[in-house]
Amino acid sequence: MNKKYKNALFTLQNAGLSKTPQRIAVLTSLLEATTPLSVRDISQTLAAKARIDRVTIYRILSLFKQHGIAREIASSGGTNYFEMASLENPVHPHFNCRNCGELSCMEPLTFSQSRQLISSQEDYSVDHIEINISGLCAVCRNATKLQKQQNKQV
Amino acid sequence: MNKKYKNALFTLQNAGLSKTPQRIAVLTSLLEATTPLSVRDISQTLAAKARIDRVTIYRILSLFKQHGIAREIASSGGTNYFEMASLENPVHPHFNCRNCGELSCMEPLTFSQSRQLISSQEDYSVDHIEINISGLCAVCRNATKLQKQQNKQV
DNA sequence: TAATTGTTGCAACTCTGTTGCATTATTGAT
DNA sequence: ATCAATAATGCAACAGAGTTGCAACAATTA
Ligand SMILES: [Mn+2]
Ligand SMILES: [Mn+2]
Ligand SMILES: [Zn+2]
Ligand SMILES: [Zn+2]
Repeated sequence: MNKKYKNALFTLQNAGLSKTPQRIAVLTSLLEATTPLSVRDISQTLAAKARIDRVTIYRILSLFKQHGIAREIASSGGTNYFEMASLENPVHPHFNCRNCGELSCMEPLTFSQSRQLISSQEDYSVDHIEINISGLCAVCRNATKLQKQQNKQV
Repeated sequence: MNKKYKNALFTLQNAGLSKTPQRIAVLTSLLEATTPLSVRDISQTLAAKARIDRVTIYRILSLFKQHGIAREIASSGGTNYFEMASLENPVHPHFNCRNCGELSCMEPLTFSQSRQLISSQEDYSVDHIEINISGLCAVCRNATKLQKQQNKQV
């Protein structure tokens, strides 16, 4: 509890972000979570302690993403989830249950390893595996390069 | 053109689905597409020929998914995309440009292979790689099993 | 033809996520 | 500690994706 709180304070300090109660609360939620959280999850978790507007949560998570503190996970349900991003918690696959909707973290294996692992466990039933890579496509990458060059010339 | 239309007819026939103009139109769109399409994409594409309600498109795509004809791809933008699913077009990674939003298909490689391929091409800039696996978690799998057993006993 | 069944279109709705703006809190200097 | 400058929050209103109920319509079958 208190340890997570201190961790939250340190993380904000380290990123040069102001330590508002809202940011500390959201960060503490992410640190305490065992699965990725949706904005709704965070909102409900924090509702007991303080009433933080969901817009604020969105803005805080967006900020955390920009600073590499948190990472966003898309789900086909339309809701996005967030989890802590760090060297100790590298990018990894997630398992999304079609029935209860739970999103859980998996070991950071490769695609084929994950598939093998999952099929070897009788308990799971895999419908679909998806790899999504995001970044800049060739066109946009070049456009950005050109812009930078032009800015230098001006 | 006509070839895609015939392919659409055959696919519906093969799945035992009635060949309505709306289903043929949506299926033809998917067959002609070079990238996964959103409901909005399909709606706009078909707007010239016929006015199909977006609810109908949702229902048709949901049906296609159930019959393994189409596959859904989640994107962090909140919009989901659809593409043909078949043995010739197996599950594969997708690249989502953060700038122009385009979603393009990648070769069906493993996670690590995709990462290597992408980093070896100067043009691309990768922000984030994500693997999402969906299906039934251990709890729901067991619950389903129990239900089936109980149904047999009744 | 008439009854049955399945499909579509429309309206209304829920939910996620975003934006503009006024209010309030944090920070850093005095 | 006080104050001004700046940053963050809350509120309201909004846009867009996706869903549901229901009536109208189309296809099938008797
Ligand atoms: Mn995770
Ligand atoms: Mn694809
Ligand atoms: Zn489950
Ligand atoms: Zn692009």
